[in-house]
Amino acid sequence: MGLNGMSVDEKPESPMYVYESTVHCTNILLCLNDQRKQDILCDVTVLVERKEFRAHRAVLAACSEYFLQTLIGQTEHELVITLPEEVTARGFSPLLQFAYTAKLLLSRDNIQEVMHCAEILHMHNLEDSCFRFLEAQLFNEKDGFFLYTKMSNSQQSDAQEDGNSAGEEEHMQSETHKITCSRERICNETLGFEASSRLTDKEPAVISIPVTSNDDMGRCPKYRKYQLACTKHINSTPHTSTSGFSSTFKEDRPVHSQTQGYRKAQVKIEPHALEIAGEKAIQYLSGGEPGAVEHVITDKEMDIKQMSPMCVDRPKSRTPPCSRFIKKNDVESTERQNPLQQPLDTRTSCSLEEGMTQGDLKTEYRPYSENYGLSCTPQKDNNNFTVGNPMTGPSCEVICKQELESDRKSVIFSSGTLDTMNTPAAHSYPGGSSLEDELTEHVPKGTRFLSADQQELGMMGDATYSQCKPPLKCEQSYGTNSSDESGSFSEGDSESCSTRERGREVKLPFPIDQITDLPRNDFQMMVKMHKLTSEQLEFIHDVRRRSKNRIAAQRCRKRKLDCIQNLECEIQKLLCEKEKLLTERNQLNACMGELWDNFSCLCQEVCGDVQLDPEQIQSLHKFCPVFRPMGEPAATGSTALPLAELEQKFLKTQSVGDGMQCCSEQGGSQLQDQWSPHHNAEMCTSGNLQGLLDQGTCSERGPSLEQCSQTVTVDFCQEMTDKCTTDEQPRKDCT
DNA sequence: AAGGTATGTCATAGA
DNA sequence: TTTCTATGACATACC
Repeated sequence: MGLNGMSVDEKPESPMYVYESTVHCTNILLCLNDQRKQDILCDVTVLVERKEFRAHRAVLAACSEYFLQTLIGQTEHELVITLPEEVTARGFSPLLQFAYTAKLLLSRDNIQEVMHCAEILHMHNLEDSCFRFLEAQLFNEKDGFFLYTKMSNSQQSDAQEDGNSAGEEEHMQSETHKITCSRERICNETLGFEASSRLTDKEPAVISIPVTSNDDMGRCPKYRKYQLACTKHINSTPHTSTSGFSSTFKEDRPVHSQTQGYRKAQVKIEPHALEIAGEKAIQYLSGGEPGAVEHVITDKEMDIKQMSPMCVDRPKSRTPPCSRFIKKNDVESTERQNPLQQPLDTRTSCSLEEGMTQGDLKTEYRPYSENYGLSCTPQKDNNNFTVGNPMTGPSCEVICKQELESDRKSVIFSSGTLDTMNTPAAHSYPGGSSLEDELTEHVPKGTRFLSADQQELGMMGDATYSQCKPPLKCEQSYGTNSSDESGSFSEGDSESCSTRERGREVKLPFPIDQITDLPRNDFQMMVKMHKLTSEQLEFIHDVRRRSKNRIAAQRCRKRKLDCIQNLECEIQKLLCEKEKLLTERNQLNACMGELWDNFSCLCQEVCGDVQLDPEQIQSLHKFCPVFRPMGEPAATGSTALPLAELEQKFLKTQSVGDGMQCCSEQGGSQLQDQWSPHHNAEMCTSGNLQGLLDQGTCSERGPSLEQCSQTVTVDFCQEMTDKCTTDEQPRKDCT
C-alpha cells in the first residue's frame, strides 16, 4: 500500500482525486518528536559519547544514509546504535532535533561539530545545502549579505566573478552559489528583500540574508541608512544579482532595520531536507520501499518549478500549510507539464474548501485559506514576492538571530515545519539552552497534538470568531521585529478590548487577528471571500489601518530615538576631535613662539650690530614695519614696536583660553599676518630677506652681495629649521 | 496638580 | 486608484 492508501498497481476506474497534504507529513514528524521526548514508540537507542538518545529508527533512517544502512535489516525490538567516536553529543543532538523538527540550531560553538556529525552520518542534504551557507554566516561574513542561489552552471560562472570566492568549489559541485556583497553595497544597492516576479521558473531562486552583527555598523553612529534616507540619498536601486538575471531588491522593512536584533529570511534549499525526510519516514513506516510509494506529484517537484522565483519571509506572515487536491488522472501529464502553463488557480491554490474534508473529492481550489491566517498559496503579493510554501516548496527557512548582548550569533536552520503550527518564526535561543525545550516551548500547547489539518478544518465554517487571541507573545514579530521593539509591542498581543468587542458586535467571520496579520493580498482575498456588510468592511479596514499605523508609529519612534542616540554619539566624536585639534594647535603655537624668539634674536643680531643709515632703516621698515633699531625710541605715529614688546603681544595671543579661540585667532591673525615667523620665513625663502640685506648690511661687509645674502639666508633658514625640529634652542643665545 | 513619558490615533505626504 | 509606510501632531493614560 502506498502513501495514499492505494496500491501502487491499482488503477482507478474513474477519475480519482488525490489529496496530498504535506502538513500531514509534518505533523507526523512533530508527533514523533513528541513521542520521542516521552519515549513513546521509540525503538532505537543511539549512544553518543555515552549519552543515550532515544529515537525512532524510521526517522533516523529517513534523514541519514548512515542510519539507513545501519538499520536496514535490523529486526531487534530494542536496537542500540553506538555512533563512532567522532560523533559528539553536541553535534548529534541538533541533528536529531532537525530530523524531527526541521529546525537546526547552530551557533559558532557547535556548527563545526554539527557539520562533522552530519558528514559522518551522511546527512548530505544538510551538509550541502545549509552548512556552507551557515558556516560562512557564523564565521566569515560578519557583515555579509548573501544571495543564496541555485543556478545553472552557466550562471555560476557569472556569479563567481562577483561572488565570494570562498567555497566556490563546493558550490560548483552542489550547484549552489553564495554571493557576498559588501555592506556598502547593501546600503547603496539594496535595502532589503524583494524578488522580482519576472523570474521565470528557470531562473534561480534567490534569497538574501543580511546578517548584521551587533557592531556591524559600529556601535556609533547607528542607522546610517536611516540618516541617508532622511536626506533622500537612498534610492532603492535595483539590485542586479550577479547570477546573470535581474531581480530587484527593495526594502521590505524599514530601513532602520539594520540594527534589528533578528534577521529572518527563507533560504531556498534543494532538495528539501525535511520533506524528503518526511517522505522517507512515511515510506519507512508504511513498510514500503523507497520509491515504491505511489508517486503523486510531489510538492517538491511541483513547487520547485512553480515557486522558483523566491521565497521570502515577510514580517508576521505565518507560513502556511499546504494541502492540495490533485486530479489523479492528471498526475502524469501534470508532472510533465510546465507548471507555469498550468491554470493559475491550480498553481496557486491548495487549501481545503471551506467545510471540505479530506473525503470530499472536488477539484475546487481556493486561493486563500482561512486557516487562521495560514495562507497556503504560493502567491505573489504586491511586492512581487512569491510566497513559497514552506512545506512543499523548496524553501527552508533560516532564521539568523544575532544576540544583541554579544557578538555571538546563533542560527536556526528551519524548513518551516513548525511554522505551520503557528509557531513563531523567530525566537531567541540563548546559547546553551536546551534546544528541545525551546522548540517545544514555542509550539502552542493544545495545538501540537492537533494536526494542522485538524486545525484548519476546525477553523473553517461560518462560525463567528470570538476574537480571542491566544496569548502568544511570539506572534509579535511585526515588520521590524527588533528584539527590544517586540517587547514594547504591548498592543500586539491584545488588540484593544473595545476593538475586540466591536469585532464581536459586527460578527466577523474570521479572527480579528487576521485583519492585521495578513499580507495585503491575503487580506483582500479574505475580504472578498466573505460577503461583508459595509459596517464590517469599515470596521476591518479601520482595524487594519490603525494596527498598521500603530506599528509604524512604534517604528518611527524607535528610529527617532536611535537617531538622537546617533547624534549624541556624533557630538561626542566631534568633541573628541576638537580636543585633539586644540592640543595640536597648542603645540604648534609653542613651536611658533620659539620661532618668534629665534627670529627676534636674529633680527637683533643682524640689525643691532650694524649702524644703519636712515635709508636702510626705511628699507627695513618697508619689509618689516615693526622693526626699529634697539634703543631707538618709537617715532611718533609709527607702527613700529620693539621686538620684545611685539613678542609679548604675540605670545599673549597664544595664551588665550579655549573659549577665546576664535577671538584670539581673529585678533592675533592680523598681527601674525603682518609679522610672524611664518611671514618672515616666507620672506626669507622668497628672497625678501635677501633683498632686505642686499640693501643694507651685507653690502658693506661681504665679499659679494650675493654671497652674503645667500649665506645669511641659508643660515637663517637652517636655524629656523633647527629651531623647529629640536625645539631646544636656548634664548640666551639671542641675548 | 503639573510635568514627563509612553502609546495610540489621525491626517497627510510620498512611494 | 488603492494600499502601505513614515511622520508630525494631538489625545490619553500613567507615573
